[in-house]
Amino acid sequence: MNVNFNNRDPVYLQIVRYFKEKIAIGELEPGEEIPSRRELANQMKVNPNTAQRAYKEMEEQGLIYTEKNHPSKITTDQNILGQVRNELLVEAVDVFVTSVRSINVPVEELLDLVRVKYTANDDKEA
Amino acid sequence: MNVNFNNRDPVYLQIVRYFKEKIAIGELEPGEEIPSRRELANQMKVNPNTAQRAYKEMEEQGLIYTEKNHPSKITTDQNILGQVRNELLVEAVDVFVTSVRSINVPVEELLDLVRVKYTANDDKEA
DNA sequence: ATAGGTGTATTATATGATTAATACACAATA
DNA sequence: TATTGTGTATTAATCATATAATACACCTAT
Repeated sequence: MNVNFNNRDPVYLQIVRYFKEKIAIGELEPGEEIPSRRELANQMKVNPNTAQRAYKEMEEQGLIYTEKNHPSKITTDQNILGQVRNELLVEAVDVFVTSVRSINVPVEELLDLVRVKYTANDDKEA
Repeated sequence: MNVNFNNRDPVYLQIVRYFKEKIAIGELEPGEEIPSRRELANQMKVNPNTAQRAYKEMEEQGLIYTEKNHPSKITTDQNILGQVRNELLVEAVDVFVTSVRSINVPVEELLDLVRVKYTANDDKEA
């Protein structure tokens, strides 16, 4: 469980993001139990309250659910789970396009840049 | 001079960004005078110190230069000016690819999403 | 029953970044 | 010369975030 926190975004949101990524790629399955607040705080070297805040956020978004005295679990709602990947994607594309539109770049140049950068490290994973 | 500030990023950096965009698309030319700190602060409804900090940042990056008792001017260094567009582009692509890589998206799906989103509002500008 | 593990809630403190409030030196000009 | 407009510097205040310190209710298993 290695997360690279940046200093800009709130840690608790980065934790939420971390779980969303795991969900998006199917590494976390419906109903699967996740670490308790205190345990996660230990693993991530973070204050328990920060972990709690992250989980609270996830609970409000319907990503996890909690039964009395048990660590939270990933939701079984396929509807929500299915949307996570798309949400992350759309959001990223949105931010990107917005930030780049003000520069008036030809589409093809833009797509080339993305393709090159994105496929640059394919040898590592292949 | 309408800038839409977001709440996440420091205002002074958003101002720097604003000028970089203008430079990137050639709307600000070499040697061109830009508003004084106080004037900019007025226009953007921002504290003069925030304007000052933005200008200081730009000065350190070599984007502008300042002569005694005169408003700063855009650098005439074509080298620096030429890099601005590329810097903005590369940075945006970098952030995008990084944020999206953890989701394992096929390249073509990704490029399609970008293309669609990017060309969506072409009718507005055409 | 008691010790330890859950989640949850409240309050206080620390910290760092950002913004704000002032003040200063200088030059031009009315 | 006195006012106004430059850039610059220093210090204070603000704000969001993160952390910390506790406390509580609940359950399980020793």
